[in-house]
Amino acid sequence: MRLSTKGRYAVTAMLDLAINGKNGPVTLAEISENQGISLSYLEQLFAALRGKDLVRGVRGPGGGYYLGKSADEISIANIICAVDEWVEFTRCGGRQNCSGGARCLTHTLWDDLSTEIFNFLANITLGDLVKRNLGKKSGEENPLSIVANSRSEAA
Amino acid sequence: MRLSTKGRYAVTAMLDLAINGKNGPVTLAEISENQGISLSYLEQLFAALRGKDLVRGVRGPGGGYYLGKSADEISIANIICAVDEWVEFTRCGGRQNCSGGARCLTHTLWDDLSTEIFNFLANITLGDLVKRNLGKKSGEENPLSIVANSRSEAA
DNA sequence: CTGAATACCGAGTGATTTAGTAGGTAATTA
DNA sequence: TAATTACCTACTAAATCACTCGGTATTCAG
Repeated sequence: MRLSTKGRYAVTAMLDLAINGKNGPVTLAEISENQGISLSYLEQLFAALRGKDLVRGVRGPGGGYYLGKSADEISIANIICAVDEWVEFTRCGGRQNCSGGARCLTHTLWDDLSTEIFNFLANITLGDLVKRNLGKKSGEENPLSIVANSRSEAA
Repeated sequence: MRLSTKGRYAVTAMLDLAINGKNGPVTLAEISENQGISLSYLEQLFAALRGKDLVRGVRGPGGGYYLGKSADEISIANIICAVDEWVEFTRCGGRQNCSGGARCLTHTLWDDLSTEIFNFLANITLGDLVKRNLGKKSGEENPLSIVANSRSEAA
């Protein structure tokens, strides 16, 4: 799992799409304008997102992008994995010559943690984020309850 | 928040230190050997960790590194933030000229999500990882319960 | 049919990051 | 005194980031 600025751009763009794509497709030019991301970079990101069926493009005037599925079916992990290759970290993958077992232990620990982080992000959907925040008053105190529910529901 | 391979190296090294540093300091040479990370790269990482008081170095023969505080007081977020600069993502920080409010909304959403991810990692300590897994039988099924408890306790 | 709008595609690029090498100095112990 | 270790700075090849440029394909409006 890798969470870089590239993943952020993708998540932000997808959020923009989820919010503004309710009625009709959204052009990359609009997202570029709204989010301050260069058009060509967006094209690269959306090529990856399209490959995972997270978005669907429509050409020609009046065209743009739709979400590939319901916002409730798209998790943050889906988005990040689409644009940020999943890197396998453990070196002793499979046939390991681990010195004394200590190496394998830490690798197991990291692996468990890594899985846990992934599951965490996999349980947050675009729909969660959009719904909770649109229904929130602007001065409200506790934005972090966004995820708490979807977590306990899905876990 | 940024979760790159650099952060993984740091977390893995800290796990090694937490496990092997129970009686006496651990040298970077040992960690390098155990985890397959180059010595000089470890030095760079530990310089950052030392700057945040997450580790404490002892020079001379028989020297090495100790954890800077109890493993229960060191969160994964602490480690990652020490080596992987916290990057501020929102472009319209403070004085924003957001077009139509849509931009600010997505930025707020991302910001909330980002904070949530951070809190998640801030609630997992080195001690959690080590304790739960050392007490685990090797063939056990559910490694992901590691975090569930520490989360509900700390939240 | 023509032209514009839009997605789609690939090559290239400077800046940054990654992960590492090299070559030291400072402190401590045997 | 010599070995061991942390500590420090500079450098580097490779990868990644975020972006530019110059296209092609498809579709709609006139």
